[in-house]
Amino acid sequence: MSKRNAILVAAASLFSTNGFKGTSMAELSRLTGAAGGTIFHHFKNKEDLFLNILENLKKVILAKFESHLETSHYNNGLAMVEGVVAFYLQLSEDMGDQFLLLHRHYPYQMAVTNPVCQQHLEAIFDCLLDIFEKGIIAGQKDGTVKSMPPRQTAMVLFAMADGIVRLNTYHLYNAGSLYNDLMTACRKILTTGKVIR
Amino acid sequence: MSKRNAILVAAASLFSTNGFKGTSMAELSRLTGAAGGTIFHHFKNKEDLFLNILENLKKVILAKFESHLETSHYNNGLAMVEGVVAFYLQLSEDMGDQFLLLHRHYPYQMAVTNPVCQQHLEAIFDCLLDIFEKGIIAGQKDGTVKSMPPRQTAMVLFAMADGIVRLNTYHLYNAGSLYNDLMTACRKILTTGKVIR
DNA sequence: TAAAAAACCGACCGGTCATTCGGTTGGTAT
DNA sequence: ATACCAACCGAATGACCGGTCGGTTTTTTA
Repeated sequence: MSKRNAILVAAASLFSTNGFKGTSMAELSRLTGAAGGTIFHHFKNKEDLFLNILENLKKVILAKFESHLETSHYNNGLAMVEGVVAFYLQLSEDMGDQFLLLHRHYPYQMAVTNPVCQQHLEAIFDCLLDIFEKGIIAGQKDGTVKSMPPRQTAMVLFAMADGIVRLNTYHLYNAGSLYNDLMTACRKILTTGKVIR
Repeated sequence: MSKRNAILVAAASLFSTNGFKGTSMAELSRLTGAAGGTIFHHFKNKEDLFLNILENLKKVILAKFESHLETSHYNNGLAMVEGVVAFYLQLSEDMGDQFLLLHRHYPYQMAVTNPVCQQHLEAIFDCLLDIFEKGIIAGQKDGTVKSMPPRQTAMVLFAMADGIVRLNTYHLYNAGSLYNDLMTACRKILTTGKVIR
C-alpha cells in the first residue's frame, strides 16, 4: 500500500475515534511510519486531509447503497423502505468506525465555513433521503404505503433509524435488540392513515 | 455573580460550541476576567470543570421535566407521551446551547473511562426514557395506546425525537417544519397494533 | 542512461496548551 | 490586633501542536 493510502486509512480511524482536534499529525506519523513532512506533501494541511477522508466516505456510502438497490428486488414500495432501513442499520454496524465520523459534531461545524465539506455531507444525506423517499412514493403508487408527505416522512424515518444507531454508539443501550421494534414502528408509520385516491 | 459561577456559565457555552479539546483555559480566562490560576483554584483540572457543568445540566434537565409533569395534566397516556415529545422538542430549542453538549461525542467517550460522567449521562437518559415509558404504560391501561413493549417503544420514540433535533442542529434541514410529521408518526406508532386484553 | 518529477525524510519553528506556584487580597473568627 | 483561610492573581513551565524546509531517495519519462 502506498504511503498516501496508509495515511488516509490511519487518519480515518483516528479522526473517527479521537475527533479532529484530538488527532495529532505526530501520532498519525508514528502510526503510518510516514515522516511528518510526507503527510504534508500529500495533503496541504490537516483540514485538507480530513476533506479527502470525507470524500472517500461519501463515495463508499453512495456506492454501497447503489449496489444494494441494484442487487435487491423488492415486491413493493413498503418492502423497499423496510429493506433500506434494515440495510442502513446493517451498514452502520459493519462500518462502525467510519459511521462514527458522521456522528461527530465537527464535520457539521466545519461545513458551516467550508463549502466542500458542506457538499459532501449534503450528498450523503440527500442520497439516503432520496432512497427513502423513492420507496415511499413507490409504495404510495402500489398501495402498500398510505398517503403522507414523502420527503418529510423520509426524514422522520431516517431520524428514527439514525437515532437508534446513535443509542448504540453511545454504549448506553444496546440498539441491536431494538431492531424488531424499529422495523415495527416503521411499518406502523407507513401503513397507517388515509388511502391514496 | 461569583467568579466561580461566571467560569461555569462561560465554560458551558464554550464546551458546547467548541467541544472539549476546542476549548482553551486561556480563552475561558479571557472571557470571564478570571486569572488562569483562579480557574484551577475552583476546579482541579479541565475534566473536573466539565463534569461540574454536566452535573449542572443534569440537574436542570431533570428539574425541567419534573416541573413539566407537575404542571401538566393529561387526559390519557397517549396525550402524555405526545405532550412529553413536544416538550422535549421545545426544550431542545430553548436550551439549544446546552443540548448541543449532549449531542457531541466527547461526553460519551469520556463516560467510557469516567464513571462519574457515565452516571450523569445515564441519569439524563433514564429520566427521559422513564417518562416516555410511564406515558406508554398509562396509555395501555386506559386504552389509548395499543399493546407493545413499553421500554423498547420509549427508546424508539426518543431516538426519533432526538434524531429530528439533530437534523436541526446540523443545519442541513429545518427540523422545525417536521414538528407535525413527527407528532403524526408518534401517534401512528402508539395507536396501531393489537388491543391490550 | 540521463534528466525530470514525485515521494519521502526528519530536524526545526513559532505558537498554544493545561497546569503550577509563590504571592496578594479581603473578609472572618479569636 | 492577630491569625487564618479561601479567593484571586499572573508569570513561568514543559509538553505538544500544525506546519515548513532543504535535502535525499525512488520512480517515471524521454
